[in-house]
Amino acid sequence: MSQTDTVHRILDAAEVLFAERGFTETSLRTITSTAGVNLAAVNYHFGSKKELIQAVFERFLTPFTEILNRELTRRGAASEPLQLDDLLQSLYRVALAGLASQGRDPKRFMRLLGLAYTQSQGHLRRFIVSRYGDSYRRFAGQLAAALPHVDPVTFYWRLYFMLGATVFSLSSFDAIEAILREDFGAESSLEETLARLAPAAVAMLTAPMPGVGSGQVPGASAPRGSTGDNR
Amino acid sequence: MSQTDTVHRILDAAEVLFAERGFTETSLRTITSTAGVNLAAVNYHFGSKKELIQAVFERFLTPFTEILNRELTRRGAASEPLQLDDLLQSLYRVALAGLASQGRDPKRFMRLLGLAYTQSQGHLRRFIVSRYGDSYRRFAGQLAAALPHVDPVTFYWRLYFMLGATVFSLSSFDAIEAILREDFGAESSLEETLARLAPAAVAMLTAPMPGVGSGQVPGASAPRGSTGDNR
DNA sequence: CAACAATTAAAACGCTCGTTTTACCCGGAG
DNA sequence: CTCCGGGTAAAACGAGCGTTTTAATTGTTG
Repeated sequence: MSQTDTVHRILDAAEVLFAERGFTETSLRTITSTAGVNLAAVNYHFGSKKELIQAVFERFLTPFTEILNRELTRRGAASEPLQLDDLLQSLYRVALAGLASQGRDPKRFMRLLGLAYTQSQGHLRRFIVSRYGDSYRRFAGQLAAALPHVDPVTFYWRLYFMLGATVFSLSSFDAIEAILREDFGAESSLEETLARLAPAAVAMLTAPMPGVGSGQVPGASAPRGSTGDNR
Repeated sequence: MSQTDTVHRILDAAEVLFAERGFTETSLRTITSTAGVNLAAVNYHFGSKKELIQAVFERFLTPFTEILNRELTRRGAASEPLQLDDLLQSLYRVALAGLASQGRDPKRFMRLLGLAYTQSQGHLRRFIVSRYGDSYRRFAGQLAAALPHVDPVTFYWRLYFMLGATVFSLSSFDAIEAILREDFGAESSLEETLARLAPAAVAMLTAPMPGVGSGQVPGASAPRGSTGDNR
């Protein structure tokens, strides 16, 4: 009861339905009837559908970036020997487990993130960039600092490759998992998949440089105290 | 004029608009007015909006898979020493250049492919799988054969990582390129990006295995007569 | 030229959408 | 008790959607 209840019910229903069908394909009527509240409640509490979409993302992204920032700070202070593989995997795990511990499904989060990229909702992109752009840049900067021998342009392209691999595969996790289970009878947990994804991402970030003869300096791509030699 | 003209004008307009805004966000009225044809022409020539969407993809995917199949056959017959990096990059280049030579913008194609994955158009997914599933499986099989030491489940996850990196980054090519140009003043062509993407994908496919101690056998990931030693 | 089928044009239909309006409920302050 | 304001409920609004129907216009063929 009370205000909070209606707001939460709407957010919960919207989160699930958006992740399943996308934004434009999910009507406010479907959301409110799923949530068991009146149609007008969305406009009353959130103002508009756009603002509801943003609220759904805010509920995911705010704790996510907080956890991420905390972890980055912790690692920065410890100044441990850079182990890119371990760094990435623990980031994945900490951030997603943090979400899960607050009752937010990490797979659904990734699915929504994938939608945010591809469903050209201009307002959503602007909202996310303005609100969480700093966290993103901090993460990217820290990663770049761990790869000093990769030139900036190559690094950023690889960062996008990595984001693509992550968002794409995790946002379709259930579908991919179902296929693999049918074909090989092997079940994959999200944790397992992250354990596969992290070394793959590292390998991509530290791959030998493209272009004519200018391969990177041998040994430079594997940071001292190296993670995996991606031979 | 004549039938073909109207059909082509509709396809051209739909292709551009779908790539820009997505499927549900693009109305038939926008398409037909952009194409300069009557609204009813879509239903007359294509039957429905769904079938128009499929027709747009067919015009891309049929030549694309034909070129891909031809290239796979050629390489299979030549039985050259497996050079994964070279294989992938030439596949990328041949397939996309082949499209370009037929007047179909490769970037737009990638953008549409990205949309097909994320905009849950059930009919479209079914259409693509039933029509082009064989080509996809052939490509995946050939790639898997080149990586005998990677267990099947890991291979397929990495294949999805690779597809994610490819589709995601190429479908947002213009946006990413604009950012990098602003930040570093460096222009990136599609060709250049493919030259960056191929080695990154290979590094991901051949990365050391996850899990406890069971890294792959050293040297095994780099096929004999190897491409670049991705040290 | 006449007749016919294919195509285009214009208008309307029925439906769903996001949003707004209006009325109603109900708990706490004066 | 009265009043009042935050919240809910129900209904309606106007716009846009995909599709269909009905007419007009072509172009081709006998």
